[in-house]
Amino acid sequence: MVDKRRTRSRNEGLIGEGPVVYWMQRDQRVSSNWALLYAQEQAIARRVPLMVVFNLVPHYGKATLRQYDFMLKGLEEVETKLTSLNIPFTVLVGTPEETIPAFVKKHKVGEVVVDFNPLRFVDGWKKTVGKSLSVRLTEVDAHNIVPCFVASDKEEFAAYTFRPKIHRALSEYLTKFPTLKKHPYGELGLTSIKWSKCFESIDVDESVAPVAFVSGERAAQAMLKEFIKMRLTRYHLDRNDPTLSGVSGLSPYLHFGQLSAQEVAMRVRESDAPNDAKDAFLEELLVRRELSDNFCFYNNAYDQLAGAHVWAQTTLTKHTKDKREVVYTLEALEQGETHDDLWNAMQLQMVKEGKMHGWCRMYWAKKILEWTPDPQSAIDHALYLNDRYSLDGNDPNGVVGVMWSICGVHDRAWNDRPVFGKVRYMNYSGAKRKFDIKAYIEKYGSKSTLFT
DNA sequence: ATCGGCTCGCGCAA
DNA sequence: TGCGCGAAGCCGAT
Repeated sequence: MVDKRRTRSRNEGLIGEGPVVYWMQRDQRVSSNWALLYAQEQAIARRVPLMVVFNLVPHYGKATLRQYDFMLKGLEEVETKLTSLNIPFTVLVGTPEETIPAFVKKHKVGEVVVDFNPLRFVDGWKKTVGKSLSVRLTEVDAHNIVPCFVASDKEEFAAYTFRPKIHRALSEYLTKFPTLKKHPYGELGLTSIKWSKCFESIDVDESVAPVAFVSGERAAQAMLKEFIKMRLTRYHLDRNDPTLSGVSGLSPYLHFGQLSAQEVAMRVRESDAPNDAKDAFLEELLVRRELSDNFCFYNNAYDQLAGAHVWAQTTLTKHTKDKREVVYTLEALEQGETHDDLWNAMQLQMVKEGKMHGWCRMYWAKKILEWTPDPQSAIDHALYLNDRYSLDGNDPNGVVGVMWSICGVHDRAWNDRPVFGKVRYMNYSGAKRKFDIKAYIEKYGSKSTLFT
């Protein structure tokens, strides 16, 4: 049985007699998916068919062809897996406000199940769709281990206020996933998805090319296996050195929901890596990751200076008039054309590979604050670049990373200094102390393979 | 190389 | 009401 506390109703609709539909959004996987499992459980209890739909919007946040390509390739695998389980899968092209109610009407659907995402434009779809449906819209948090709306009932001040809540709830939610069954009711329609038509329907910037990073549930499982075998043992020692391969590499898979965070947590816990390594990784996977959803869920101004702690807003506003030593345009930043060779290398790595090392994300964003006319422009620029080029862009994790770096979200005050005020400062010599920046710049600092 | 101070406010203990 | 402590740091003193 799926724990009812993972679910909440998003409208006043009533459960009807017809099929159950899972409106897949953020959790684009067949295995270990509480929303899909819940939908099947409801369908079997009512002896009705189960269907899965994905609504493909022509543009999503600031995503480019790079992210769409990764996503659609993952969804092809979803189609194959669902088909073998007698669960029809459909991609609806258009806006969900129109497509979902029409689909529900056409198929006389009795209940719509949807996964959870705190980003405001996604939540807006659910509000509108929920209102126009006469049947129930049930939301299941399939992304977080402890459901976001259960973990805390307010915006958390920092990781230390959130951590005990997560750890206390963990044993109740870290439960084994039931197996998705071959669905016993209904028959598959014969129309398979025309994926080339899906690609044609999107309207995004195609100049940001797809990257050589294999998409899908199978690739995600392989990466998880490799991480646990090769890198987890030294995770606590190597993760903050961008010249080493110390990080998990799971972020794109977690972002698109091709991998379940809960499954990752359980596999890491049962591995025989040292406890220090496991603790360091689980801190990031459980506490920081889920804290990002908490921030975006409870803070309406999650991408604005107004969303920061009051002390941070005060100090940054006070320092907005400070003279910047150098100011770069968004274009100069995007091209990696600053005076800072380390920063340029980080930017170019993201442009080329679609990813940026965790430690670099902080340094990178803080420099944008230093080099832009005001904090809100810095937030906008950092999110623009991250959401365009990173495979895991357009995600609460990226939002909080930028907000932590630029306006001290979940952080505390430090020494007062120009431009930054009391927001934690980072600089080039700090990076030098920490890792071999020369090796890093040699590896990523060249523009030779760019824009060819 | 190592250490303390910087600075804010939450949340628990008393 | 007091007090400990926090996501990755910096800087100057020793």
